[in-house]
Amino acid sequence: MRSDLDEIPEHCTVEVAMEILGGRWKLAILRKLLDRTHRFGELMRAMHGVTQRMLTRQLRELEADGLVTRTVYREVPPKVEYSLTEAGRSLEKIVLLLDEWGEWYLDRARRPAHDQTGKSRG
Amino acid sequence: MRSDLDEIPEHCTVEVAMEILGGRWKLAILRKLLDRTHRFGELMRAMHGVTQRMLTRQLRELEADGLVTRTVYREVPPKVEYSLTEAGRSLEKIVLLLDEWGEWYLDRARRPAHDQTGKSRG
DNA sequence: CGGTATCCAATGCGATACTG
DNA sequence: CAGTATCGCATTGGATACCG
Repeated sequence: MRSDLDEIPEHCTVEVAMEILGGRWKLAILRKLLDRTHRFGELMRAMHGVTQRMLTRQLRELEADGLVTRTVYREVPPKVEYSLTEAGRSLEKIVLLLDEWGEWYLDRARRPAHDQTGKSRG
Repeated sequence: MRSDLDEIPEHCTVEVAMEILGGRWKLAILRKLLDRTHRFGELMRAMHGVTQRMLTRQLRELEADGLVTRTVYREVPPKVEYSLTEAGRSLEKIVLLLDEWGEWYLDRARRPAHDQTGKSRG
């Protein structure tokens, strides 16, 4: 799925971004990690609704795509920390804008739709 | 799919954005429409690889989400134009940033990986 | 604590054929 | 030209159980 990035033509590089960020929990993970490094369990609790399997898979994909670093501490009990790579951090602006937009959209969708032709946000 | 936006908790509004923008062709469509209004066939040719069915579906979803306007001209041969609503245009910055990021990422992934924090993908 | 393995449901998405 | 209908495969994601 992510192995044929080289074949994606120049005129749709947004798709490249979506290939990588399109997973259900990926943006939420990145947003969490923007604040600070998190342990697996912290992310688990923070995302509410994600399963272990899915969180693991999404984290592994982000790691494979070079956006997230996985650090294993061989102690008892085990401890694994996730943080952003430089590439991951390069998404900060986008992630925050998306978050902001989602909030705006939600708020807008909840209104009575009397003023929805005119947007009122910077 | 998009009907339960109200139940998405506050702490992950990025997910709201992804619910709406997550489709395979949606960002590419929005990027095209940022430039100007396009006819169905124009989009079809511009996206290279999309099927009529998928393009139709993605456009209808964008329309349902209030990001795209569909204008039908009852003439022969038929003509349908798609353009952005204000809500759609409010995504301009994000779409352009994503496009830019995808380009940067692609270029980075193609380099010899001498300076990459994350792993290279061949 | 932080995973894997296995099974299963939903749906995203593509191919093809047909239509006003 | 701009769709719709039908089919079917591949991927995504969830539930549950077990493991180092």
